[in-house]
Amino acid sequence: MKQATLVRNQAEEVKALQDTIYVIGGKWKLPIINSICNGNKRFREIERSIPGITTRMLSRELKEMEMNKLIKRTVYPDSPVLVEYESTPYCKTFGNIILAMIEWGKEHKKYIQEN
Amino acid sequence: MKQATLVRNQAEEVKALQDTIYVIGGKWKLPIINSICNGNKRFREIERSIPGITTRMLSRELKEMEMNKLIKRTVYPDSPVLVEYESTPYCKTFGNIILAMIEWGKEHKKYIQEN
DNA sequence: GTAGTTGGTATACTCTGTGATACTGATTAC
DNA sequence: GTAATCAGTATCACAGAGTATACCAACTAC
Repeated sequence: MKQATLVRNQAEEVKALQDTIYVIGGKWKLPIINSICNGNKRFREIERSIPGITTRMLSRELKEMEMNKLIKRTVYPDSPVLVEYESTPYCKTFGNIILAMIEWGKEHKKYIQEN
Repeated sequence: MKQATLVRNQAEEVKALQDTIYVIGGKWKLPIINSICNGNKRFREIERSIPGITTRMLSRELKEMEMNKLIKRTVYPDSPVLVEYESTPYCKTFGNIILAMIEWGKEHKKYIQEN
C-alpha cells in the first residue's frame, strides 16, 4: 500500500518536472523572464541585460512568450514609437524557480573558486 | 549609488542564472537527478522511471554526470554483474530547483484543467 | 527452448535551437 | 552630414541534442 502510493507520487512528480522543463526549457526564457520581472521594459534594455543573447533570439522568444501570455507588449505610437514589455502575474509564478537557480549559481561559483 | 548597486546585482544574478542553466540544461539531466535522488539505483529502473527517455540518452547523460561527480557508479562483479548509481552530496544541491519546478508543474496542471 | 531481464553500445538520421551578419526606416544628437 | 539609437526583420548556416532501431552477452524463469 505504502509502496503503491510512493510509486504513484513519483510518476506524477516526474511528469510535473518534465512539463516545467518543456515550458521554460532552452537557454533564454528564464533569463528573459528574470530581466522583465526586474523592471526592464524596452527591447534594447532587455537585450543589454542578458549577456550573449542576440537580437534574433530575443525577438523570437518575446513573441512566443507574448503568445503564451507570459508577458504583455504595449506599443505607444507617439513619435518616436515606443514599445514596452511587462510581466504578467502568470510570469511571476516562475519566481521560486529563478531564485533557486540564482542561488545555486552563486553557490556553485563560490565552490569553483575555492577549488 | 543605489542605482549602481542595483544594476551590479542584476548583472551578477543573470550570470548565476545562466551558469545554472548551462549545467542542468537539456531535457534529461534534472529528471535523471530526481530519479536517482528518489532512490532508483539500477539502469533499467531509472530508465523506466523517466517517460520518454531512450537508452542512449540515459547512457550518455549518466556518463557525463559521473564525470562531473554528480553521481557515483558502482559495479558489483558478482554473477550476474550488478551496476548501481547513487547520488552524491553535490547532486543533492539541486534539490530546491527540482522541488520548485515540480511545484510549478503541478500548479500549472491545475491551472490548465480549470480552463 | 524460448522468452524476458540486465547494462548497455552502434549506427544512422532528423531537426531545431542557436549563432553570425547584415539591413531597415524613423528619429535624435553633435 | 554623419553617427547613434530604437525595435526589430531577413538570410544563411551549423553543431549537437535528441530520436529510432537494432543488437550484444550473460543470466533467470517457465
